This record gives sequence, structure tokens and C-alpha cells, in this order.
Amino acid sequence: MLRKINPDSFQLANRNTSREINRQIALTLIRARQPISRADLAREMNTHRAVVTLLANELLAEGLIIEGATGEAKRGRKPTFLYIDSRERYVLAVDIRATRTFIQTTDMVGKPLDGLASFPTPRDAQQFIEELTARLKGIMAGQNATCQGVGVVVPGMVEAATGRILHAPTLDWRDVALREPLEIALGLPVYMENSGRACALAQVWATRYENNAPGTLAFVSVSDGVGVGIVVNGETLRGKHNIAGEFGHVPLSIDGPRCACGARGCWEAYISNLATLSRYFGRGLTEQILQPAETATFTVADLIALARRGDGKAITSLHSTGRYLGLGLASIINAIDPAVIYLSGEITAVWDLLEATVKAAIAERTVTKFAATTEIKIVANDDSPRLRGAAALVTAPAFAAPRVA
Amino acid sequence: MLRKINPDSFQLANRNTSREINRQIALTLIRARQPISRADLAREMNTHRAVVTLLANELLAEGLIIEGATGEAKRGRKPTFLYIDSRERYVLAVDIRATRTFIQTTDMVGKPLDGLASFPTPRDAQQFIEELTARLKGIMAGQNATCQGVGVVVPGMVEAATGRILHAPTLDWRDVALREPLEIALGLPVYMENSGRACALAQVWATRYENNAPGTLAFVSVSDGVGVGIVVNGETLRGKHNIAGEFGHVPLSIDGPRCACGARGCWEAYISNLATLSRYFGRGLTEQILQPAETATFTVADLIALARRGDGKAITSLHSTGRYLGLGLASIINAIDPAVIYLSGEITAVWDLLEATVKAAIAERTVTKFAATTEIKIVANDDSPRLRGAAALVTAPAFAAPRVA
DNA sequence: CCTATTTGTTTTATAGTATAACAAAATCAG
DNA sequence: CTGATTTTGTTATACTATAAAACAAATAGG
Repeated sequence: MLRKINPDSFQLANRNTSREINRQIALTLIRARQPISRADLAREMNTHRAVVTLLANELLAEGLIIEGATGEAKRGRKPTFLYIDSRERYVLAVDIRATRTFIQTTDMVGKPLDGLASFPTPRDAQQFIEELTARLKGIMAGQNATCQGVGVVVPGMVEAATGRILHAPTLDWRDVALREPLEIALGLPVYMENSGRACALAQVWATRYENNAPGTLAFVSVSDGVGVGIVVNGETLRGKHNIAGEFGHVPLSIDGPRCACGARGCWEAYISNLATLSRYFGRGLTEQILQPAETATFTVADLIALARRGDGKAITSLHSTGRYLGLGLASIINAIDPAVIYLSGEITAVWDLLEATVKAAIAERTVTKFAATTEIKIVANDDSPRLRGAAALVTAPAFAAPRVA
Repeated sequence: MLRKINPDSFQLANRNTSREINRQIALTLIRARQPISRADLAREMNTHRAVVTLLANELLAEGLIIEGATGEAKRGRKPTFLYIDSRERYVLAVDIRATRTFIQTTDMVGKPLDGLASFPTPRDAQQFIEELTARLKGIMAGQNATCQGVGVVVPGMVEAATGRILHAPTLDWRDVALREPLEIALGLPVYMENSGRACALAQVWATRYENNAPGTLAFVSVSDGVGVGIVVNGETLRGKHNIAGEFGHVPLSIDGPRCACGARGCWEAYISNLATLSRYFGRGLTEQILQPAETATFTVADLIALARRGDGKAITSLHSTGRYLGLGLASIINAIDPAVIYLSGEITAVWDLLEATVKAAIAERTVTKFAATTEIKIVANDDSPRLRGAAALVTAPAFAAPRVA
């Protein structure tokens, strides 16, 4: 509510500031409500049509929006609709995952344009960079609009400011400078982000699914690891050392099972897919966890299929994960108290079975009953939150609030 | 960095917006750098003296600042210094604690004016309200400046928007409407906040101790309970259900000792003063914890005195608390990754002995080595962070950034 | 007393919002 | 078909802000 102005770093208002602010508000509204006429825009903005005309003409001149069909009105002159221009500009969204890398082209509001491309992720970082640039160049050659930039989502720690991958455990990459060679090879701005934060970003900037995403939310993705992205007041939380949101390594028990990070009893060690499978195979979590080779033949999807067929051991194993999932979500609620927690991952396919268990576990540990009612929304994998997040990395700057004061 | 504009709740810029923004920046700079001349202010703001003259005259007319002594200059006309006016307005800061309630008058930058007043906190909420209003009226009668408002800090959950105390465990108060009767009786605006959040606010708005507090910080106060306040980008984190920052009830071990909140293994159950004392008396933490009656005769201060005299059991007990303190701080770092963690409470009196233990425990659990270097600053009790926070509740609105976009 | 220098104010130019008037386009009633 | 009505979108004018330069005031030093 009340923000302290930093006396060592502030942004003075100049005579263009008001225009910039109102311009971004107009753009945001066109994005959220399109198609919309100038007159309706003026009503939504509680200002006069004259102001909107000037703002709209500026945006039209810059090619950010276009005039489209004329709308219907019961009486009087028919309105001409305004739209975000989805023909002149496009975005390349890249989702790097342990086994495959996915590429999607989207328009400026994140709507997918062509089909999804993908290739197996090379283990060698240099080879990966070469392959990715080649693929991207190929896609760009087939487009006649101009590319606005490349958004890259990485399963690991990213220094957003410099575009370096500090550590990607599942790929065994350390300190990979990905942005620089990509920017040079493609001649485009490249934006990078950790996958958890990008998923959170995807929800904030979503237009298709819900228009009014809350300002403060958490995104939890459960797969081989546990990725969490936090958004506070419409901004992603990065932190001083680029690690903000690492709830996966907040403990459930400091004497618990050994986690991949080296510590003991991290949330991730209880609810990752490996943990769920290990539990099914009757290995105590304090014992050696399953090896990736073992999980290649039997996945969480298989486990879920067994559970659907009534396999008691599978059901128990999933419920156990559900309980620990809820206990960890309670930590997020107690710490951040977001308006919504978005949840994704293979295990959400059995949300119908687990919801009660998860919510009971949440209620067990949240400091108030009211907090236990925090809304939890499942994000299906075919919503491709990571790719939508990657696209948002590129599109968001055009629509974001100007920095002021 | 990039903030999404909420299409359902935005603030359009009008023709006064630029002025409001620059006015608040000027005020912030005068507050931070006072005494400062118009010319220096113009240089700091990277604008022309003409603009500053207009802004300063407006602030002078409103009585927010005053012209003071003329400064020294090697050559040329001597500058006239500008100050925040500390004569016309004052603030009442109230710190409600379990045993006593403290009242302090401060000026608009939070500087204490008269002596500290206090009275034993009545257990009955109604009686407390009567006593507090009487005391405040008494203080107001002795002042000839005008009171800007009352800031109240409560050891419990507060709904800041409505000014209700939802639950204060140590006082056994539930759903106490404190603000309304106070505002009616005193004819002043009353602002209320949880003590952890108020302490964090005190650091953000501090002028005396450090000019440039970071935008993102955490304040951890360890006493009977564990209070935590989080500030992100210069704004306190409240959360959807007013519980954000409750790291005291994030678990170290879900099967750990029973906590006062009913759950098991909360951080608080490991590091509260009661836990430290219980440990000294050789009671396992899973057993019954000490009763308040027992702690009345032997406090953490006594324990520390023993440790200083070389009592091995006392030292072990404190180090044990130090280790758990560090493990919990690691959770805050992994989750929020603040630039600084401020730490207060009786136990900080032995920080010289515990620092190494605490930092080793932090390093044990933070996801990167770099994150383990997060700065930890001790806030002594005689800094009275709660009272400074209470004052900030009243003074902050006058200096905060205007809401825009 | 004159010059140089710095502070603080006034003046003029420019760019924005605020408001009202106006032009354009469509509906509807006769 | 025509004119009143209604709604959209544009243009003109008023006001208020910053931007920049000119100006006035105050001080030190020769």
C-alpha cells in the first residue's frame, strides 16, 4: 500500500510521464478487453474520449494496436474496434527441459501462432546453443512479421540481469552464458528466467484464462524437482541472490530424507516424482532414492494409472505425497499468504482423489482457519505454462507500468 | 522490475500527477538528507532549481517543511536550509506488550520527543482501551503542537484495513475493535499493525541508523514468540488473510515439539525464549514446555548471565537455539531472499557467541553459497524498533510514493 | 567598488490533461 | 426521403505541469 521512495534511486516525473502512464493503462485495457472501441475505453478509464483518441492514435502510429471491424450499436455512429496488433510482431518462446527443448511462436498477447517445435536437449551446453540458434533461425526464416525477442525458460537458477544460467541441476549445467551468444547470433533481445518464476509470470500476464489475476500469487510445479515462483503486487520476486521462491528446499523435517540439494528433509524430497515413486516401491525416504534409470520405465503417470485401477499401494503412495504437498503449501501460505496458489505437475492428474487430503494437510498447519481456505487452482500441463511464461518475458515490457517515483 | 497494471484497479495520471510524484520525491530527499538547500536538492533530483523552488514553496505553505539556518558556502550567496517541520506536528506511538504498554511521542521523522511513558497492560480489553485513551489524552493535553495520529503496534494478528485485533495470543484477546473507539475518543486517525511487520516498517523508514535501507528485507524478533515482518520493494507484505510473514510457524520438523499454535515442530517451538529455557532445564522439547510462571523467576537474561560466567549447560542451550535460529533463517532466505535480515530479541545479547553457529546453520540449508552470505544485522532492544514502527505507521503516508498506474 | 560565483526567483516555451464544442455516422419517426 | 436524435470520434481552447533560460539577490575577494 505505502511504498517508501528510495532516496538513492528514484524516477522523477517529467512532462511526458503522465502520457506514458496513461498510454500503458490504455494498452493494458485494450489487451484485457479487446475488441474495444475508443468510447468504451474512455468509459473504462474514467476520462474523456478526446484523451483516448490521442492515446489511440499514438499507439496506432507505433503499430502496437490496429483498428479492426466496426462494432454494433443500437443507435448512433458505430464504434471502430481497437486490437493489439498480432500480425506485425511475434515472439519466440523457448522451454528448456531435461530431455527435450520446446519452441513456440506466439503473438504479443501470448497466443500460440504455429505448431509446437521441439528437439532433444543436448547434454553439452555448447552443442545446445548451436542447435537452438539453428532451429530459431529456421523458424524466423519462415515468418514475414518481425520478431520482438526470444524468451527462454530454464529448469534451474538464472541470473535474469545478465542472462547466465548459474546452475541447472537436471542438465548438469553450471555457469552457462546463454543470452549473449543467442543475442549476437539472432540480433534479437533475449530474456531468460527460471521456470518456476516464468510460470508465475504466465499466470499474471494471462489473458485467455482469467482476466483479473491477483497481484500476489504463487505457482508451484511438482515434477522431478519442485519449482516455485512468487509474484508480489504484480512483480516477480527475484531476491538479492536470485533464489527467492525456493520453497522446494524449505524443510518439512530437518532430519528427514536426503534431498538432491544435499540438505535433509526438504519439501522436494517428500513430494518430487522420484519421492512418490520411491514410496511406491517401498523404499523408505531416508534410504537411497530411486535412480533416474529406474524411473525411465515406470513413471508417475503409470502410478496414477494403477491407482485409477484400484491398486491400494499406488493410492497410499499418492495420498502420502498429497499430505506432504499440503504441509508444504501451508508453509507458502504462512510465509507469503498469496491470493491464489497455482499448482501444476503430473500428480495434478489425480487432483480429484487428492484434494481433500491436501486441503486437510493445509488446514493442519496454517496459522488461521481463514488462511486454510486459500484458493488452489490446477494448471494442466497442456496449458503449457512454461511456454506462456517464456512469451510473457518478451511481451510484458511493452505492457508493464512505467517506473515512476 | 516489471509490474502488471491491474485492468480492474488502476490510477490514471491527471495533470497534477507529475507534481504529486515530484513533490513526494522532494519530501523524501529532504527527510533523508536534511539539512539541505534548494540548490543541492535540485542537483540530487537532476532537475532545475526553478522546479525545486516551486515544490519547496508548496511544501512550506503546507507547513510540512521549514526554512532554517543559512549554510556555509565558499563563494557566492549562502544557501538556506530546508528541514522537515518537527515543531508543528507530532505523533503518538503505542507499543502494546504482554505485560506493559509503552507510549512515546515522536516528530514526523520518528525522532522521540519527550520521555517514554508506560503502564501495566490490563488483561481486560475494555479496561485497556479506557486506560490507553486516558493516558493518550493526558499526553495530548501537555502538547501545543497538533497530533498527526496514533500508531499502535500489537503482538498478534491485526487486520490493518479495519483496525481490529483478530487474535493476540499472549494477551488472550480475540476480535478486539481497538481503532474505532480510539479514533472517536481522540478525534485522530489511528493506524494499527502487527509488531513483526511494524518492526520491518521501522527499518524501511529509518533515517537515523542507515539512510538507504534496502527495498526487500525481513525483520525477525525472537522473544516469547517469533515475529517476522517482510518488506518487498519498499512495501510491507500483508497477504490475502493478513498472515504473510508467519515464518514462526513454518516447521523445522513436522514431527517436532508441540508449538503454542497447536501444530508440531514450528520454528517458534525451537527458538522462543521458552524453548531455550526449557532446553536449559533439560526438558526435551517434545515434553511439556515450561509454564510462564516458571519463566518469571528465571529469564533468558539470567541464562545469558550464566553463560557469560562459563556455565556449560547454559552455553550448550544457547548454541542449540542458535543452530535452530540459523536453520529457520535459511528458510526465510530461500523463500524471500531479502537483502538484509534484521534480528532482535533477548538472545541477540549473546550474538558474539552465537554468530558462527547461526551462520553455519544458515549455510547448511541455503540453496547457494552466495545466499548464505545474506547480511544479518542485530537490532538492540533499546533501539525500540516496535515504537519506531508505530511512529512510521503515522508518518509514512506523508512521505510515501503516490499510487499511480 | 567591481567581479566572480552561487543561490533562489521569474519568465517564456513546450507538452500534457480537462472541457467543451464540433463533425461524422448511424437509427428512427414521420 | 428528411430531419431529429444519439453515439462515436476529432478539434479547439483552457489550464497546469515541467524545461530552460534569463534575472535578481547575496556573498567573497581583490
